[in-house]
Amino acid sequence: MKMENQNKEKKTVVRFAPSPTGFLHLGGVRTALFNYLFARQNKGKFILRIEDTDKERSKKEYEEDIVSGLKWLGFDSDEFYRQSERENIYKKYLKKLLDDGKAYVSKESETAETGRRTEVIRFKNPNKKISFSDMIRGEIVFDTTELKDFVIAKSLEEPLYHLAVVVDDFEMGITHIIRGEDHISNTPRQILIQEAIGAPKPYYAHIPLILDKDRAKLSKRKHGETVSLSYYIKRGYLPQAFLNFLALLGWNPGTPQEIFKLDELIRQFNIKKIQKGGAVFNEEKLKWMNKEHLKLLPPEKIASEIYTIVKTFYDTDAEYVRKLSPMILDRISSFGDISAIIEAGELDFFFKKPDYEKNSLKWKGDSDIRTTKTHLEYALSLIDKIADNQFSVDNIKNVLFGYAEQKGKGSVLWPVRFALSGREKSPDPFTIMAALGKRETLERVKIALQKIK
RNA sequence: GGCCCUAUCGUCUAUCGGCUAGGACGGAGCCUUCUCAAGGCUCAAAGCAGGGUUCGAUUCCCUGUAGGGUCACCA
Repeated sequence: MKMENQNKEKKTVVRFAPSPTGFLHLGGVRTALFNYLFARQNKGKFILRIEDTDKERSKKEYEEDIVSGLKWLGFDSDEFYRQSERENIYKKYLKKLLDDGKAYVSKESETAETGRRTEVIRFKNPNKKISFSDMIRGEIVFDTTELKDFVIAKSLEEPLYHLAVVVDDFEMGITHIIRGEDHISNTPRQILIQEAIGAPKPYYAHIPLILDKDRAKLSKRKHGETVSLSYYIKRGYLPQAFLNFLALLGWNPGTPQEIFKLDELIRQFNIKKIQKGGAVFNEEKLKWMNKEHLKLLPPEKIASEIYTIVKTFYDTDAEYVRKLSPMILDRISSFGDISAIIEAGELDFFFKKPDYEKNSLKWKGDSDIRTTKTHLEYALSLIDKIADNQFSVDNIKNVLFGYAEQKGKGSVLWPVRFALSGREKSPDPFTIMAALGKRETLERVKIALQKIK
């Protein structure tokens, strides 16, 4: 109750604060997502802050990867900052801390290691018990004594993480800190600094980690590129599906609904219902979810996406691929699968005449290929009677199905389908015929008949 | 190891103390079907253990166990 009253007065401000020392990864995406949903649902601000105080490890290409990843996801930030451009601000606070005697310049014993300073700025630890209420986990208590006088800056110009974070969160008016569970143990240090600079305590929400199959935190070291968002972008997943999947990894609406559009997530998201335990990332479910979102797309959009991929393999035109697209859609769970099925040869016969052994034409239930020949000849005559402009799946089926039922469906349809596709597994013959058109269909059946002689 | 967090089907999860423990993914089977894909139906599959509290615990408390996170002049 108290929380809600305070929120009425203060506009919600959250931030996603990645460090550009690696590509945007799954955990980061989900942290960004929860921050974004929370900001939008509270009509608040979503700030993107690049935490690049570590000059050695921060790289521009990583920052670009993060920014473009967020753009792909559709997370527009209201403000953008780079910590490397705010050193004068940290310096001001550092000086104040020094002047107030809350921090001090510490002479370090000489270590032969390179890069170690002889002087750093340490925070004077008041050695007290710190407690904070986490929106997801409830009360968490720490004794900060064990933290000792921790280092907050290498020098006045070189602040370290804890100092920069606290100063920025204060300066930017962050009301809610939503971040990964791995930051829980950082929280007491940061609260100590907050108290020292007179900053208010924001609300904290530590979200559970995304785990691998072994229930360990996803790491680049162990899993390579599969932890990067770009990997999933490359595999052809839809941003809306990816978001939906990540949102449900650790959160659920309490209803059976699983497929959400972004605006529904914004409306229904409830930070208090976030799970406490870590969740294992399961790509199988992502695939299923992507397919569900695929089916939600307008047919024209699907057709054009499929066309852009198919045309890199075959010399074809958009209109033809459009006819094929419902059939292709049935066989993929992401646009990335299209190349895979093409490479497996599953679509070849739509673009060139098939090559096969004549014996393959014979239905397994028939003993004599002359039966096959008879059926093909009759089918040919039936197909030939259909007018060019009537060559649709339904019409073809109507014309052919009676004969097939009379003579045995397998006995008739298998040879026809094989003559068209040259494959044991393929879409049904009517669909193939309608796609190929009458002329090509007739040609292929005639070729089959020539093979049999 | 210290500190902190967590604990329901293989996985994601529902359950405001009453449960024949529900749903989804994946799996199996069946239906549809010339084959494949898609689709439909059905089934298998879980409360970490031991103590409390309670008429009653998956739900609340304690202990143990297990898993995870974190212990930088990284973030």
